[in-house]
Amino acid sequence: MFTRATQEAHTFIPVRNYSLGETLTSGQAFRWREVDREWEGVIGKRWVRLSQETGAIRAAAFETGSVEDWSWLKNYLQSETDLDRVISTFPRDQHMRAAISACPGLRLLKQEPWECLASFILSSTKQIVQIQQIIGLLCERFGEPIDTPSGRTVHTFPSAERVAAITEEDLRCCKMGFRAPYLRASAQMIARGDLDLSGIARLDVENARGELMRLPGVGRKIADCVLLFAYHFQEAFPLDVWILNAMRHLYFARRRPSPKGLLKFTQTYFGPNAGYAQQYLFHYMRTRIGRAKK
DNA sequence: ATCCAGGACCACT
DNA sequence: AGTGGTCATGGA
Repeated sequence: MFTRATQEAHTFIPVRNYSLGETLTSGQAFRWREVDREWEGVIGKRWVRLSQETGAIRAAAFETGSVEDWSWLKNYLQSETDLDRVISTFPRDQHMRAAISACPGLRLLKQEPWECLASFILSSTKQIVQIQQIIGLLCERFGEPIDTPSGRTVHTFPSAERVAAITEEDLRCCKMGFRAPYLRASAQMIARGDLDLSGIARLDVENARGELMRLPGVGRKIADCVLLFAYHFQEAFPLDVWILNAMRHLYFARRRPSPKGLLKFTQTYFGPNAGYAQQYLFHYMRTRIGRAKK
């Protein structure tokens, strides 16, 4: 009986103006961890290690068979997106300028829809470190094990079918609290085929958002996260507490426009890549401004 | 100890 | 169409 060798494959992905660190810590993906100046994570069924070089990202993947086609990784990293062209569409006010210069090379990843959706269902009123912890527990307990070169075992993100079969009690053991029934019921709708995640890519943004919001635990904000981070609807603009405070603080100097009014403002003001601009503001506020909000 | 976190949902006006 | 309370858990 032959077992196909599991082996580590390497490549260099040429990049320009790309910061792995800013990108992987900006609150869009939650499974990356920094180990000795390298980044380790799981994409689909592959364990991956990335590191920043000048002009390239060095990548190692660990899987059965040989790896010759790296398009799955380039697609995830969006390494071929012309970031300068995206940024050129941002408004040129002082706050955007500050955010852009504070987070050079920050990118939007292109994530798998189910993992992205489930992750953000688990994100509500949680800090990013806690979201990472919850997702880590969920994967460790219910994902499929993957070998790594170091001998450490990591796990895939459990599929919708798998999550649908987990009891609410077992989900709550992953510390997700009141989000457990939301995650479970959403997984069941997807597993049953009541909602087709792959079909959402073909819809216009309003219908795509409407589809996602049929899922329990998915409102406007989480839907916009999935629209932006998994489907790349560039006009999706996740309006969370950080962005809300940023907008009020930076653009509306303590007048207090309603969230609805703010959303309308963002759609015209931030241009065709509003969601991308939002990610810069979010990361900028969260890492550089910190408590200076309000 | 008190407040708050990449919210959604329900019951109220 | 807009408010307020509630949900679970752990940082700050």
